[in-house]
Amino acid sequence: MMLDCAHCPVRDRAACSALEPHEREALAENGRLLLMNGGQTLFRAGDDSTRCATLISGLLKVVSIEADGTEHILALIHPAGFVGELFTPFAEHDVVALVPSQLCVFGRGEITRALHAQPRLTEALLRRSQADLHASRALLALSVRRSARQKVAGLLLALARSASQSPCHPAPLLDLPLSRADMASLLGLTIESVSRQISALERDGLIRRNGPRNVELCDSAALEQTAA
Amino acid sequence: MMLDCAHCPVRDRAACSALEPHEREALAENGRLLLMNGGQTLFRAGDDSTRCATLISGLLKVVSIEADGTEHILALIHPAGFVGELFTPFAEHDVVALVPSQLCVFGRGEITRALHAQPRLTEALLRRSQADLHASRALLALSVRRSARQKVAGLLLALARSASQSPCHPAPLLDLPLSRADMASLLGLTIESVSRQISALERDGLIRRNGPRNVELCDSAALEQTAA
DNA sequence: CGCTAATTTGACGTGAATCAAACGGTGTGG
DNA sequence: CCACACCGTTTGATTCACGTCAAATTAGCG
Repeated sequence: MMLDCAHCPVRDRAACSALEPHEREALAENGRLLLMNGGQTLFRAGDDSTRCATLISGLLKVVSIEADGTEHILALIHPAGFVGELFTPFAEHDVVALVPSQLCVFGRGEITRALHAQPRLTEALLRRSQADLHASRALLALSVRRSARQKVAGLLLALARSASQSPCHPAPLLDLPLSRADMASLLGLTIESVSRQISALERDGLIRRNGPRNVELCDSAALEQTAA
Repeated sequence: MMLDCAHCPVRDRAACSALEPHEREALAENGRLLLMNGGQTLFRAGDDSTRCATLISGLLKVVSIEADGTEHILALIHPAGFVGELFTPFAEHDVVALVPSQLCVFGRGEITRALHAQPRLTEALLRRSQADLHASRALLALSVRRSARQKVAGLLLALARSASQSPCHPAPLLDLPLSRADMASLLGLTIESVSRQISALERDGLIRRNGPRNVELCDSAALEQTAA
């Protein structure tokens, strides 16, 4: 499907925003719009890496599957995020849509060509890569040596912040894009532990649930404190 | 102190290796050699980020200090690695030398100028950043939902591999560059747990110790299996 | 040789995993 | 329209690995 950069919701945050309009149009000639349903797989670990993509809307997860078959979520990719290997020949991890998502897909060759033609694009991808690195380290800090309570509170806040328009204040009402299993795999807990902590947070009045996927943050200050 | 790129041990792996010799010389004019002792701090979180550096020899840690004062090691920086913020105004984390180290230090302005003058340098830093991202995700996979035994075995193997010349085969004999406290902070364990696991690995014949910092890998195959 | 800090070892408690069962929505077929 | 099966979620009982607290041992260094 054709791309329409003019109406793209991430046109001034994604990597391609670094390009001049005519350069962006030229790149867009070679890109395609991809629509995915939640649960669909974009890349599979080990596939030869022939495509890259910018996420326009929705949410992706980067998943590592261990030798024993268990899944670990290594990262969430939010709109304006970039996925795909630029330098290694094979995909390192699975990438799966968590909710219905729109992506802007390019062939690896197109990107490589554009990188050499447009140094500003390289710099923009370097910016994104550094941001991904910070996010990965933040997840590391969230996942290691914190109690289950802290992890779940921290995740709810992070999801509420990314659901909100202003990235600082968390949205007060929130549809969780992750199943309990996904939350558990992201935080390094079991499904049962996640469920118990959510129940406990509700019992203590910090949140309220309308159905398992919808959460209301009653006391986000107390949540912040719990997550710390 | 002056730089001597011709004899630099990382001259063909560090980011500056992407430059033509005369470009590299030009950059080297503005760089300085910095010698650090183990324990010395290069950057402190919150400092305004005025410098960047390539590690020539030694080992650095990237440390996050939590609200409660506890330390988490978020990354190890090996020779040829690059540290310093390129885009954010302040340092995100502390960076500390674990062992005596040599660095090649540049002012932030120098680097920014070089990035714009030399697109190949930007691409090289993008490569490094992606490598750091993979390393961070690998640490995440190592740190989350693995037993203390698996974490310690995995760390010993990783250290043995980076001590070895060939990055695949671990060195059979190894001086640990990390204290027990550093290992614990990297793996999200306590000092006591790390110590117990090392003792257990020795009891089971997988390793042998000559002093607390020197380890011999007796059965690296079994170690691999333990780490998996 | 003695001091100090790092490491090791031991005893004990606790928080999350495990095992197991009940509950609740959702879609299907009767 | 209701009965039923299925999947995700919740709740409960029990276990166990790791954290905590405390003490002994060793290493490094003046």
